[in-house]
Amino acid sequence: MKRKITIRDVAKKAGLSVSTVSLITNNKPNVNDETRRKVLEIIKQLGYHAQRSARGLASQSSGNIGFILTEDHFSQAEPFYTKIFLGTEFEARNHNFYILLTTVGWTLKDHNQVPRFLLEHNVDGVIIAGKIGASWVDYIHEQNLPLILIDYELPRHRVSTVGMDNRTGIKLVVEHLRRGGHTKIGFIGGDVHHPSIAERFASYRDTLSAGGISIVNQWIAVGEANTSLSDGYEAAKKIFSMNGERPTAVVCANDAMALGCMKFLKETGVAIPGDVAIVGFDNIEAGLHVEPRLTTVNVHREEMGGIAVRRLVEMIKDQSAVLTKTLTPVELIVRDSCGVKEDVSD
Amino acid sequence: MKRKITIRDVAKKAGLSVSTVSLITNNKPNVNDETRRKVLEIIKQLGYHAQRSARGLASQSSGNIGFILTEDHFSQAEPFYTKIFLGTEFEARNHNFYILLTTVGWTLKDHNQVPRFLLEHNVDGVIIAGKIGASWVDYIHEQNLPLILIDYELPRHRVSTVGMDNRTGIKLVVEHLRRGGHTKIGFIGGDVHHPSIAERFASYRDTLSAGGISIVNQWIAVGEANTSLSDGYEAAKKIFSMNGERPTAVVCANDAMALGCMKFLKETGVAIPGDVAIVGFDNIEAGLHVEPRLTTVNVHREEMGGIAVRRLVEMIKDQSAVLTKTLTPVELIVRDSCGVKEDVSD
DNA sequence: TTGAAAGCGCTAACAT
DNA sequence: ATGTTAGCGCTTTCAA
Repeated sequence: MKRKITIRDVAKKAGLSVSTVSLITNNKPNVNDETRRKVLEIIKQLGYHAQRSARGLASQSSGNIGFILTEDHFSQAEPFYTKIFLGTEFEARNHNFYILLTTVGWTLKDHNQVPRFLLEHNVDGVIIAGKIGASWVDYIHEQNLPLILIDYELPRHRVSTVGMDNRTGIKLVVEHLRRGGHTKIGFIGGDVHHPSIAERFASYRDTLSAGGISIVNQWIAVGEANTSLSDGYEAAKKIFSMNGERPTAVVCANDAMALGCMKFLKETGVAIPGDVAIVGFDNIEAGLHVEPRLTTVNVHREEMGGIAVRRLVEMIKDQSAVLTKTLTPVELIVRDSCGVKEDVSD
Repeated sequence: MKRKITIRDVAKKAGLSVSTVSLITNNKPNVNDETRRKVLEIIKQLGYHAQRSARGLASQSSGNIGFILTEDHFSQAEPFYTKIFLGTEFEARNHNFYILLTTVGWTLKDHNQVPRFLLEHNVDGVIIAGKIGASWVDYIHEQNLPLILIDYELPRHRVSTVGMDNRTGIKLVVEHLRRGGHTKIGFIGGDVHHPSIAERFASYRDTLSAGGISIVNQWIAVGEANTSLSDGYEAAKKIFSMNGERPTAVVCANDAMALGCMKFLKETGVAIPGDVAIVGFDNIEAGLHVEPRLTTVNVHREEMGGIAVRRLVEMIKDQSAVLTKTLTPVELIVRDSCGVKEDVSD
């Protein structure tokens, strides 16, 4: 087994000191162009690559980014957060970082639940995706580590976030239904304490108002504990078991609940979209396989992860970087469950 | 910002040398029990944790495991390999390893496609999931790195693998159909060069033969380039566009192709399972949402990842560990697409 | 623009 | 059972 190539091998072969070679491998200035060229050539010849742990020890940096997910997000069947993770992984490569993923409990109770990569100083910054207890954000701030939140924010915390344009998404949905002639539009929201859900709900109300459509409280189901398929099912049951007039369309705050809503309506013999139009949000895979195929709002999950990494790397390289909130765009995907074709003219 | 706690802080406070502390943090023998207890106590008090990069440099080990996926597996909608990855992540924590994930092209062409974690000696072992070019396996062997393959194997290579019990899975499927009265059973295989698919195909033939059911070549579609939904669609078209007798059941080598097959049959007005029973393999999420719900074979993806990590850690700690091939069990999941209820008696 | 040298925090021989 | 010490391979002053 042949010995590993070190910086000293390169220096020796180039007839230079290791410090000059180090300057070059780190793209630092103040090196003669010709020297740089020559050393780069030798590095290539020798197949030299600086060893991560040596570099880490000397520079007190790990070259890693920590990615934290709560356990329930982690084990979800629908790969929403997985896609975000893959986005971070991909972008991290462009910046020569590795992603270390771990899951944690909802809230930081005692200190031996702290991810090992934090204890061992093995990350230079952290990304957290999804709703999580504020104690985690506090802890990471205490460690003086750069932090980005994806698809979540905390009101009283100064922290950079990457989210999606929830308001525009719902606006597109409601306006599309309205163009299709709908004026009786309900809403299934689930956990409105989640900032994204809250925004979607607010946008639903705003867009109805702006369009002169009245908001009927009986057609609104919010406040379920969660935002899963079964929550959507229960919400639909609530709305459609009422006496009196029924909505002709229901906007759901995400696809999972939309699927649950459809399940209930199918079971009770309500035709979709004939009797009731359904629209979701998130564009999950399952929406493509259901009958009728679900109209929804597409979210760029990978891109959200990618942007989070770019922001985080900026913060790592320049600790004075300012707080940012980035919104990724969304777009309406018209399929069959809303009964309104894209080309309806107004 | 308070200084980081180092092993010297612990040693000083304990009135001992750093080497004794090191012995203790590494769970080495030859330390007085009382000393150990005392130092552990101090470590806890101080909140000390050995820094990964320092440890790595001194011991020439990274504490990381590399996870390699081909680009096409990585970007698949269905999170088959993602689930495997999550399984490795989870198990890695139990052994104090981190997982570094990366994707590569199908085959190793030139050396600047080599994952950075290999170049920088930043992993102690490698897991590869799914079909991949043999050049990658060769390269990793050259680096003298422990390696495990998941859901793949290479005939002429000495390498440990973790797979699933494909033969038993198909056997269960075929026997179940037979108990339901089926004797005209087709097969859609796709890329039979993949070892798992090849095993499933072989088991289909073997089980038919063993049950005295004749194998009809017109009902078998194998050799498509891939194993995706559209391959299943094309395969179904091939089988059901023939003149002559048709099968009353089709065994598909995976769920994706089963879904494609169902799509074709639905479009051509064939009732499932009334006219033709369909069974898949893998138990992907989408099989639950299709109408009728897909009967399939469940595969423990997370467990496969977990086992791979355990094997790999054994190899890392004991380079003389023997070659192993581990099969994870599978089970038949009877749903609606096969028209045969679980309790059919024979 | 380059070199010399002092660590970074830990492990592992070797000595005691 | 514990201590001494020499690195691991790199970055980073500081000096030349």
